[in-house]
Amino acid sequence: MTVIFSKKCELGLQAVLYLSAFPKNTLFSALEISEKINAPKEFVSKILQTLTTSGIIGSKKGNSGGFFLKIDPGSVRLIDVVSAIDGLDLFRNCVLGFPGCSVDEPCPVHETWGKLRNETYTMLSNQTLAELRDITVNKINSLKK
Amino acid sequence: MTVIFSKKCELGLQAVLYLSAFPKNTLFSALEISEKINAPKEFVSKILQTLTTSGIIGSKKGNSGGFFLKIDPGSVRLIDVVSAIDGLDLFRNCVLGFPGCSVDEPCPVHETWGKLRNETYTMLSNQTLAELRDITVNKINSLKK
DNA sequence: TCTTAATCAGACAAAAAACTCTGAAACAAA
DNA sequence: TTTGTTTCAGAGTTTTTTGTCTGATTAAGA
Repeated sequence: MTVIFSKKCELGLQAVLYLSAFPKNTLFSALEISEKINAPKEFVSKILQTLTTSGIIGSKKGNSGGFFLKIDPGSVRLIDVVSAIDGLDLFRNCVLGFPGCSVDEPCPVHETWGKLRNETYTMLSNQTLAELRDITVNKINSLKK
Repeated sequence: MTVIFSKKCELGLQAVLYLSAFPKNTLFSALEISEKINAPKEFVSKILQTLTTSGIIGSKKGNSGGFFLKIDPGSVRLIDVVSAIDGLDLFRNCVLGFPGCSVDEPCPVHETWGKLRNETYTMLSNQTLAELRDITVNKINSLKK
């Protein structure tokens, strides 16, 4: 089995999207977020720390502390989160794992996958959290149970 | 770091492509194949066994035995190898890991990724090993060192 | 000031994926 | 019939990823 993004990255994306559904600087504890995206609190906590280090979200310690979206939702793209957690190797390496895959020595899917890969990158780069907000809010609300 | 296919799947694809570069029923030992695709012999051996079980390649025991492409190259597609090793969950599950991702409750990239995912599936399904043969032979030869 | 609730750092544990080893069975060729 | 080379099954090991625990630090509110 395989996926595009690691578990960490999926949860990081979900967490950031969750934060983007609320007014800027609204604080949420790791516990609240973890319950909402249905993942272990400690694990989510670690991921949020990583994203704090990379500057996408901010944190506040102490009683009634938590995490918040630090950068304006109009300036954050999904690719920024992916880049912070998984890196961008996915968009560089040969999808079949061949070494030296290039225009001169292409793998059997070099051209077709290259095109799709670029479109995937574009998909994650073109829209900001602000632009995705409506659909995000809708999805977040559907997670309530 | 993430990739589309697991290491097993990448090597399985490479091995099958390697076999498809030669006339049907040509035998290669696991050692020969592993050296060509630059991977551990024992690991490649295991992967080839999996593909043998799924019927894509055949095997012959004993002295001067080895593995060979069992199905006609005109009837094998890359998706068949992917399906045999990694399965097809990649083409079913939400790329952001959200539960219940659907038209009614779409994730923020449901539509765009859905389209790209279908195109990726098509890419792996449309062409057979036979149709990819020229570019495969070229790539295989470039691996010689 | 004390209690409580939060982040955070680092070590730790468990599970999954990647990779190795051993020994048995098959079989070609000497 | 013996020797050498191979697949193959299953167990074992290593590494990576996922997930947990502990304790220190921070800070709001009673």
